[in-house]
Amino acid sequence: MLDIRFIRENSDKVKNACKVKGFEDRVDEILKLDVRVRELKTITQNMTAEKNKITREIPNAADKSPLIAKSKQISDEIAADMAELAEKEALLNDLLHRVPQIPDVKAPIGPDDSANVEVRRIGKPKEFDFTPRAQWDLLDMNGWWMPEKIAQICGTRTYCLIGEAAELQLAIETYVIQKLISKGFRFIECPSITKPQTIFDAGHFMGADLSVMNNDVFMLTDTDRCLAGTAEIILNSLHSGEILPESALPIKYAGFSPCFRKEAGAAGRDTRGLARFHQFNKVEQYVFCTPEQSDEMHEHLLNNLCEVVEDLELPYRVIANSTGDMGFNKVKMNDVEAWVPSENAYKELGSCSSIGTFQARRTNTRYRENGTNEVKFCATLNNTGIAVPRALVPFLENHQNADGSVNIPKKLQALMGGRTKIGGKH
RNA sequence: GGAGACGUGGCAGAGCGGUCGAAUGCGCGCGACUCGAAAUCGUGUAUACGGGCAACCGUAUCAAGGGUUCGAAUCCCUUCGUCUCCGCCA
Repeated sequence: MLDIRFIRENSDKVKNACKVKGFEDRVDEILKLDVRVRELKTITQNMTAEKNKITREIPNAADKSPLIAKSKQISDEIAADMAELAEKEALLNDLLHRVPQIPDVKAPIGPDDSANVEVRRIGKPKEFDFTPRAQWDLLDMNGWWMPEKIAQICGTRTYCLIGEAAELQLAIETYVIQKLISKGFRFIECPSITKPQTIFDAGHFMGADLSVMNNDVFMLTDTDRCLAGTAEIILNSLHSGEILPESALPIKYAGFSPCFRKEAGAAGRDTRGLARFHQFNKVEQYVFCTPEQSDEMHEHLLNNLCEVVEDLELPYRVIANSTGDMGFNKVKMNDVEAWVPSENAYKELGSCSSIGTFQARRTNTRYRENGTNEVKFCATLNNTGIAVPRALVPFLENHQNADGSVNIPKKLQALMGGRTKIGGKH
């Protein structure tokens, strides 16, 4: 959420953010409510002050009863104002949770992903001297999965990897985790079961009513818990309510967890192969820093993902996502997409996002500034480290040989027991 | 799942209906002493919101929410969390 004072003083900027991000503009409503809420606060606080004064006189008063009566009278007088205040504050709070984050001035403006801009392209799509197979054919011919069987056992949008492919998935995860550790990230394995409020605090959903998440989040029946869609959600709340010393920033986490998504809005999409499941593993980069450090951290996180993709020897490109595509809570966002030969297209591998102080306001995560001792909200950022099995799609296809075997990039070979390729007829 | 104990400031720990935003100790900041440091002494040390140009004033917060009361850290209820024992179990 944004600071109400910021909204008061920059209503034009906020209105514009609603417009370019495609969210309903309720700023005027907010400003009107804000005025009334402050009026009511002033009135009720002054009355309460008077009441408190009388109350303090009671113990030493010779005749207590008139003071008690007066105190009761004041309570009755402010009751209506207090009720209105509570109601208006709840309303204001809900509306404030519907105001989107202000996008970066440099973000491409547009209604959806059609307005995204390619920032850079690294590597060239590989030329094959045979017709490259699609990921699912490679998985089939190597016996690396059993899609029909698993769908029967566990339902659609679940998967299993078998044999060398399963080893490969684990190796990639380990590789990325080790890489991030070497770059100063603290490795943390996150729970997948969490409370709805925790998910809400990550700021992907609007308003104060948690039920808006029901379409996207797996709720656990007869409990107050749900399944987290990403480690980001847990990491975001890791310092909630704390005031960190500025000297501790930036704090960098490499979170690993299984991720759970309903994918209700993606019915019929990506049903074949390894692209989209209800459950997948992800290594997540997450940073708490000062707002001043945020842009530098954004580049850092983005470069880490690019490095991973380069280590995996995949052709890729970096996208600047448009205002309409970046979502509710983001300042800026860069997708990293890898080349998928069978689709003749670049497909998303991960997403680097600057959130500004938006999440930190929801979790009340702050820091004390050096020198001034001022307490300020932290900025947060997140980026994918690697998401498997999705990353295996370009991996398998780009590294395939004519016999169906798959080459292992140099940097990964040690974690694959020194093998240079897997599968095929060998 | 059963039984019990408990949640107070950065930490430790008093308080158990008014004088408590909260003793005391530790930590930390500043100052004095010192060539410097340690020790010692003095002094300061939460956050949010509202009002004010400001100094400052007010309101709220002792896990969270609700209740009793003129008045709640203190009494009652609910929820969340922590610890101990038993049971069960990767």
